[in-house]
Amino acid sequence: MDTSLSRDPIAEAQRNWEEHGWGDAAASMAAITAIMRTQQILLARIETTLKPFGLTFARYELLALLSFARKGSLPMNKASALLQVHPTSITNAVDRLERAGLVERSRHPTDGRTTLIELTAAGRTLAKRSTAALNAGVFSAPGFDAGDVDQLIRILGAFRRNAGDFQD
Amino acid sequence: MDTSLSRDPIAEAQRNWEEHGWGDAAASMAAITAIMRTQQILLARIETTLKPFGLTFARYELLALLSFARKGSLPMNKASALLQVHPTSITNAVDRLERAGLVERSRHPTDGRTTLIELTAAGRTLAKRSTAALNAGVFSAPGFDAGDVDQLIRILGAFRRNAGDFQD
DNA sequence: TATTGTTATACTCTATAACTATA
DNA sequence: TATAGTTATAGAGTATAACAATA
Repeated sequence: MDTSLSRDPIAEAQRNWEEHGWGDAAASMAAITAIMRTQQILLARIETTLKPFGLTFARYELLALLSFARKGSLPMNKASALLQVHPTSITNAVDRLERAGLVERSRHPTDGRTTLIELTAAGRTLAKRSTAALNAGVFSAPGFDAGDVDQLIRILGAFRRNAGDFQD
Repeated sequence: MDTSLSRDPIAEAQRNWEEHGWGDAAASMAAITAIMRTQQILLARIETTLKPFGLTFARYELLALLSFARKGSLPMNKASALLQVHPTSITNAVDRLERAGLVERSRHPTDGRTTLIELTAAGRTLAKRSTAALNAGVFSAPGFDAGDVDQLIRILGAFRRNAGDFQD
């Protein structure tokens, strides 16, 4: 399942788009397809790095989020909003993390409807170790050219703001 | 499940990374997380646009690929290589497209091992109509700032080449 | 012996709808 | 009446392993 092509299939698709009279959308199509493919490559690296820790990316993200929470705990719906995933995805992730002894649920002291999530000691340790592994194995040298990382942050930040991800 | 935050959660994560002594990896982490989120936003738009046609993005990609094939047909393994997905994913997609009457399987004339995929008339029509819908609804105005689309194509092209996606 | 494709199986994440409990 | 979370259920994509057929 690892195949290196002689030519860039996305550049070829862009040419096809132009040939078929969709020149106005061809460049965007190519950029969007490239984002899809880049995400696929990066996700595969991340999941490979996290596998020894028994974590998926979705569960790692929740663990990392909790490790930065000021109070040490976070309501479920806050986690759902910050990670931009469906509440049922949080329920699912917490179920598995709890079964693994990495997080614990507790009642909110004043609002009986909300459930708080909290890292256990084991969860805090694993968050640190897996973050170190990701930084060393993926983030510290992802393979972007010099200066491109800042460009990406700027470009995708503007896109996400336009898409309504956040104000400000 | 649509929540707009007051602040950018990725920028906040980047600050957290820096505060915890991972400054060398913080920017890349932010860029990669932004790619993940951007992909999620774009995929949701694409799937919404394709839903009326009974297509998912994976199946649309196969349909579009076939519509550009010179000979009108493509071996399964060629499709797997070009779309960079596992052979079983192609089998699965072709199964469903075939059941929907959009593609047909046939034997390769000289190599009995390989299966050719071919668009039916209905498949060719649907490929055109769904492509027009995607171009109108997603690709023609995705929400990137002027000039950023070309930057993205350049940056992600370099990344994919570095990752071994293609030579040249 | 290598390649192509299928099958069976399993595991992700995601989403909708119905429901309980609380505000 | 609205909100928070869970449950059940369904569907998607992806992957591994075993296998059949062909080269």
